[in-house]
Amino acid sequence: MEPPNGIGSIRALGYRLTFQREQIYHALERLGHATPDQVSQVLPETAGVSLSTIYRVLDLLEKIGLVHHTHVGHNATYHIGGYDDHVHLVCRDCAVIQEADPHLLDPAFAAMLRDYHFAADVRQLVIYGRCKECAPGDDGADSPD
Amino acid sequence: MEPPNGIGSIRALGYRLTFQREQIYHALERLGHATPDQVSQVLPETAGVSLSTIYRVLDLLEKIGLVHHTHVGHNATYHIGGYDDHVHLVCRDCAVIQEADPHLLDPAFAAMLRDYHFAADVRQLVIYGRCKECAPGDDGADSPD
DNA sequence: TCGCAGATGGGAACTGTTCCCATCTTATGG
DNA sequence: CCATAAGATGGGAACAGTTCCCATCTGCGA
Repeated sequence: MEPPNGIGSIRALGYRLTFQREQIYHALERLGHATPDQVSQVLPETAGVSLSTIYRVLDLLEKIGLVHHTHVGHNATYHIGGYDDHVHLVCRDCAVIQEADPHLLDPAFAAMLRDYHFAADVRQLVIYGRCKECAPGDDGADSPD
Repeated sequence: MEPPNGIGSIRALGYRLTFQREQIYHALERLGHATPDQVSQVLPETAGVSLSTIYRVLDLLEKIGLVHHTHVGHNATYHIGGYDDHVHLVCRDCAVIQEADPHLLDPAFAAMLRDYHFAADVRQLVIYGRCKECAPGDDGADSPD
């Protein structure tokens, strides 16, 4: 659905291709998942992209479908791609974000539509829990927070 | 697991039962789901509970398991009870929060544990989507955002 | 009733995000 | 190749939600 040039397609949509927009897009590509602040931090001095611009550009990129964002805890977290939907699994211990196949939730979402008439949107979904590395042994100890 | 007196059990845990703690707890009981700010707004003048205290008390109540919170968009949203787990269904149009049976997700969560070794925590789960009232007709029109 | 550990009020400080506007840049037409 | 105008950026002010600090106050055990 996206041309392989990613950010390049911005021109076809009537937006200008600026240095900053490229930098931000590519930074996000490298990071995978990142908050606006994290994007800011990985941009080299030479880029000199202001935070305002990062917010503005990420917003624009989302509007045109090149990126998506979800709220992880207190922060907006962006990632490339609006097409390859995935669920975010956020480890509450190490904060690492994994991506999971959204189809795992199809039955649950179907049940929600049936039982509650609620049309869930998988693209916004963030699931908190504990990843493999942070899990206690298989003795299933539970120590919430 | 909870004595029926709710906030009363705070004494047994070594915390003082203050006027403010009662007010906050009961406000949350009435509201169902509420942000600290919403709690503040429903407390009568006579209560005069400062926002600092509301944050502090909600935090305490969560620590001792009387309430739970999740992040809905940009806001921390609290609700009574750590025992009757439920999933939050947040309508992105009208912002109403429904509660759904968490067992709907058991199969999906089991699959996540199996496929990703990720132990999901249903108590933190917030699902965005569109509720019955805000849904377009059954022609399934999709207008994201 | 007294005393003190613990709780509160309220305002300062902090963080993430949005807004504003003067300045600068991209893309177009000459 | 340059001028131009619409569009984009920088940076700081403004905002909202939340945390922190400390002087003052209060619940509750002695």
